[in-house]
Amino acid sequence: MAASGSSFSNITSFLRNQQPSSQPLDSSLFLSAPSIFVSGSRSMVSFEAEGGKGCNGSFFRAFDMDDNGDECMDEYFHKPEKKRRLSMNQVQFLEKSFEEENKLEPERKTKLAKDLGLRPRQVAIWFQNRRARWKTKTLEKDYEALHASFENLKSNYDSLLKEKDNLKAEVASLNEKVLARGKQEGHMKQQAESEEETKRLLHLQEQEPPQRLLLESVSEGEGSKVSSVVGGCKQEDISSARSDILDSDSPHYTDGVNSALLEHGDSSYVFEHDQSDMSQDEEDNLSKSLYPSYLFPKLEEDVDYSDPPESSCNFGFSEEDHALWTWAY
DNA sequence: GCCTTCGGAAGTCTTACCTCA
DNA sequence: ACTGAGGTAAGACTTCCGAAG
Repeated sequence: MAASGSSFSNITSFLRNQQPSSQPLDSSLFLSAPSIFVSGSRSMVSFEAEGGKGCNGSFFRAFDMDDNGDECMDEYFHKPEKKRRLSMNQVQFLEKSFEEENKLEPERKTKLAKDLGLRPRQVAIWFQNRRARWKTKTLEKDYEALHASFENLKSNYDSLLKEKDNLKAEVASLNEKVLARGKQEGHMKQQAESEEETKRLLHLQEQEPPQRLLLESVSEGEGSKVSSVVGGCKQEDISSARSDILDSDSPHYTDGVNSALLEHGDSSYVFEHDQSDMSQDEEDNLSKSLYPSYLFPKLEEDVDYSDPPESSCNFGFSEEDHALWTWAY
């Protein structure tokens, strides 16, 4: 670009040098120049060639000199087109007009051209360029505004992220406390029930046979209670356990009791609450896990809780983190 | 529907002007 | 002080496209 301009300047300089400096160049030479050398610079050729003519060698400079501007105007309207920078006054006038309306109607164009001593084509081009540059600036401003808005949102997001981390740590701490308390209570209850059951069995052993049978028949009608005592044992296991109990000589005598108690002890690990109030989903989740559902405020469908880690209070946070990161990005 | 004219948008070229080494 | 290189602003042009007659 610059190279072509330089070479073109060299060419025009060459052309100038071919003529005596005191004599004006042949205008036909200038008119033919663009088609020969460079397209799209016709007016510049004229300007370069006639640089020494007009008012002080520059036509538009005449507009800056208000005193003799009229003389130059007359000369201007009878001369071939020239390219010069517009004067400050012309630009100010055009700017004012542009602020009023950035589109140019034909009548307005003609009037502006007449008022400013420009060709209508010049006015049209000035408005075209002005619109293009206004659009560029507007885009830059819009970008800056959006960028500032983005930075603001990013800052807010970062602070929310910190707040989330703090809340997460708080939840984890509270869950640990709840779990420890639950274990403690479950252990105490297990001990109490174990002692009570032992006392009852000892009492059964001490009864006379008729009384034992009577007690047995009574226990028969309270199968649910018995099953509640033996916890998760199957019906046949219960009967066999009963026979073990009745048969004090059986080597499984104490084992049966202990296993039943152990089963019960394990189930008592689940904190007591009315399971009938649970929804089907909660029951399903509970069937997968012996851990209390309230430790997991919301159970994810695709998460396997069947084997919770020792520190189950933190269970699911990795998933939550993943979801949050997905949300964040 | 096709053609012509006109104006705007986008991209480009070219020069004027300024700064700096 | 002069000069050339490099960057930027601005005027002008080209091409393309859509609207209107």
